[in-house]
Amino acid sequence: MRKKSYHHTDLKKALFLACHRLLKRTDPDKISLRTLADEIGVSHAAIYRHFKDREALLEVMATHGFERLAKAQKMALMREKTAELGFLRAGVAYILFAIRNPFYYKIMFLTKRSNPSDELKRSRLRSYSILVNACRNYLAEKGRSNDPREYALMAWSLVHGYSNLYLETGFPKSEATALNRTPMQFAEDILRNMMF
Amino acid sequence: MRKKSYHHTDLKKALFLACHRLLKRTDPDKISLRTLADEIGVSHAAIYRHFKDREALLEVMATHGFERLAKAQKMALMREKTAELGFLRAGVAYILFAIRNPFYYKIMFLTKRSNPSDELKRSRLRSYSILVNACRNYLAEKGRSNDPREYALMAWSLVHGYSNLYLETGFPKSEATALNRTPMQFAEDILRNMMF
DNA sequence: AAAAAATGTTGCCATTGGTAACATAGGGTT
DNA sequence: AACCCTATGTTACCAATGGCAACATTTTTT
Repeated sequence: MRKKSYHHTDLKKALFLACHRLLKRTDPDKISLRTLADEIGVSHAAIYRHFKDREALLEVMATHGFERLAKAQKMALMREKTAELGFLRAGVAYILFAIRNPFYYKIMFLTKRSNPSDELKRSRLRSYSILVNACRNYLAEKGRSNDPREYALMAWSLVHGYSNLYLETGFPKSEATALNRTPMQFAEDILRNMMF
Repeated sequence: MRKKSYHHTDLKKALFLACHRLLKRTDPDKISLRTLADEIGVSHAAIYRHFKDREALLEVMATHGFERLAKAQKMALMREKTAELGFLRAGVAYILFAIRNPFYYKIMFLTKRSNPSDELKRSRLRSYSILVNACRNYLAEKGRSNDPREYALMAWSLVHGYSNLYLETGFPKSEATALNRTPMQFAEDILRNMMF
């Protein structure tokens, strides 16, 4: 249509989408507001009408990342009959999300470490709650009396660590192939090993 | 003395030390070659006589970080009599190192993800070997037949994930206090929970 | 002592995040 | 319809940064 009107209809959303697209193949550190603006065909300063600064934009993306992750985990949980299997599949889904969306994943855990926005904190907490709940159900199903919050943090540490090691060092990948397994099979084995 | 000679005696080491000092309180992303050069009282371009670029300097720091970590783990291992306790203490030492040296830790796992130098790869591998060995001993002591490499990667994932979650989200801290424990006690509980 | 290599310095450039001043469009209010 | 006000974009600029090139000064080799 080539509106070419002075005012973009919904620049905020356009920025979000452009950033979303870029995050599929670009490290967040390498995404500049300038290239982002160019991508849309708008001046770089226009961005500041919609986001306070670079961090604010990245935070929105991080929040969206947590929502996507939560959705993936919910799907995995619901697909299975038993709490045990659901818990396992959710863990696998977590790692899968990280591996498939490395730059999203990076942005989710590396932005605004010092003072994150309330929105981001909420989305993080929602994601965590899903996990704690899954743990509670799993532990109940097994008749265990472990504290679900402690168990949840253990499970989260495990999958988060595996994901990070995979993205940062590549060890999980090389070790898995050395043991004739795919990284995801390997991850599943490790998760099973942790479970009762 | 104020030599004030044109040539610094050992600028490379001075840069290393200055960076080391800065890493105690500064995020690596925020360390600029300029401020680093100022700190020493040398022009910013001089750095390039000793390091190819910024990344090269950070890689050296990362390598040193892995050496320090490896040393801490070795100490923890040796201090204990049984392989089981040694393994546990080494895990705790890992987390302690991460929490006490957040910026070093960050630099160790976030530099040159794509193509790290051989030196860095070696130091990473050395650190990993210590862990695999500790696992082997622990598993032997327990009479278990688990693959030590798989077990090592599980343990590493756990402590790495806990460390990262601590530094990135603060959840381990808040959950620990919610359960009336210190983050390190909490970490130990989780580690014990994972072990046989 | 002369040549060569090593190491520092100054000056420059492109990129980037960010701000300010100005321009234009769109939505009420009259 | 004419008006103003505000939201939204634009251009022009700034300071900081990583990096390079050309030049300066030592130190080492021959």
